[in-house]
Amino acid sequence: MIERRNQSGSGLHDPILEKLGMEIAAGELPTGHVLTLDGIQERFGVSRTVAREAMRILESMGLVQSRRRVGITVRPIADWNVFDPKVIWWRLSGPARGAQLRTLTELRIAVEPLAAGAAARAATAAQRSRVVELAATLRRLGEAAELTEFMERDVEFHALLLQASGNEMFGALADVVAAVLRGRTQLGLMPHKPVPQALDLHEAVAAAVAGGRSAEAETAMRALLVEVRSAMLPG
Amino acid sequence: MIERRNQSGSGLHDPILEKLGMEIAAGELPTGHVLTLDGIQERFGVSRTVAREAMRILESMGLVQSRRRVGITVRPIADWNVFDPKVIWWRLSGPARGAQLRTLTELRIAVEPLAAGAAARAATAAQRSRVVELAATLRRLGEAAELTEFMERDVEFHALLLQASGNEMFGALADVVAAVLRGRTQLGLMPHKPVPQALDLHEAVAAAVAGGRSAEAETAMRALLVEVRSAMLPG
DNA sequence: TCAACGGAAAGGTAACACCATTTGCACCCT
DNA sequence: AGGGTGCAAATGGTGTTACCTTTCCGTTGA
Repeated sequence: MIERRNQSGSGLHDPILEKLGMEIAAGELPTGHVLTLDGIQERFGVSRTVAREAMRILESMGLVQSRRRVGITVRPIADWNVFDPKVIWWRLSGPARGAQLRTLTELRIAVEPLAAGAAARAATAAQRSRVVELAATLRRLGEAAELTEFMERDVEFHALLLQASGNEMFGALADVVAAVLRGRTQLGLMPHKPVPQALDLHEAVAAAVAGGRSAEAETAMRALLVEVRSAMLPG
Repeated sequence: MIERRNQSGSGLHDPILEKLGMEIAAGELPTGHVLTLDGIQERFGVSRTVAREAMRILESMGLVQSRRRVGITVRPIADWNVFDPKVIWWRLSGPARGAQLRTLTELRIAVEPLAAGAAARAATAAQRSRVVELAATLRRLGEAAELTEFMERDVEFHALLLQASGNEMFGALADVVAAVLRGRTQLGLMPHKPVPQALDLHEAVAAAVAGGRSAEAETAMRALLVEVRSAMLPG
């Protein structure tokens, strides 16, 4: 399982939100499908209040629309908040997983190079030294083919740079990138052993960030991600 | 007013969601501040159910966390779903407007060039001709200094390319970019008359997309956005 | 120092009145 | 006969109230 880092307060609506969200994201409840509160109550054995609250959340994410007399209608994907971590998670968990990984990878290629460049300008001293340290660790783990541990450090590496960018919208993508990295290894889209070039590029990014060389950090990160994508495509 | 294109079902929680969301986004309710359902009920004169539903939505956006015996606590911005259109809207409406415009502009620089490149590969024939048409219209309106109409066509131009990219995550940013463009003119961050270079670049992007020249579309769009940012920064 | 306890506040259930919208049917005019 | 108009009933979300349960924070007392 991909780790679930949501706070999820164990509430009663959480399971039903999860189930309905997944079914919608998976397309099992297609656009235009109509649910009713009564149906939800009965299906999950909960009170109306709970059913309503779950539905409200779904509605605020754009997955459904609630209208009087007609019920709760599933909306087309164009209306979804596709940046909502829950929605991303649901799509990653369902049959659209491959497509979601592809769109997320494109997003990474767009954002992470700029984030790395910004981090080279904005990172704290602690962050700069940590990123260098992480790159060295990745080198060691990669050459030892310690895949799981490598992935966890890689998650930390990318999250650190996104958060050090000083742009909270970039920082908010850290969890999403973590999900992508974990999902990718889980899907077997990783090479059996990280290619040396990737290790070089991690180190190049780290060195550029540590040295405050913004443009260099950006291009190195871009090269790294393009390499990642090319490794994903053919399978 | 920046146009509000939310569906906002006129419900009774919508006003209270709006008010609380704005107050949190504005920092009037600082991180750690504690609300109670009773307080919300009383303040807005609504029943417990309505207060709870509004709170649930806020919670699903990461703005607050609800805990028994403690109340409803405002969470730090790092936990917010800063890509949620409502959150973006609230931040744009409050004192953080300038900061939000800056982070959004960085996001645009990250995403729109890649989206334009993807659009050059994926756009339909209708979209290709429309983008060329829009660029010509922008030229005409820009030279005539028809600022309002120019902005509306500009919104359409950028939205079209984001949606034509074939990546629904990029497409979902269309509304956000629209808000940025409208907010920017409203803030007076636009030159009195669009600079000729910007008009040239719009046409260059359009021609490259229409001709399927992906790399060219990408670099032209990047140049356009960098120009936009430099126009915003000094004032 | 730590365990027990009281109470505050959210979590959840149930029953109800209300209201908007749709559906369908009756009616009337052409 | 056909079709539009309008009334009425069914349906399903919206909002309110009352009440009980569960969780933990803070205090108190051994």
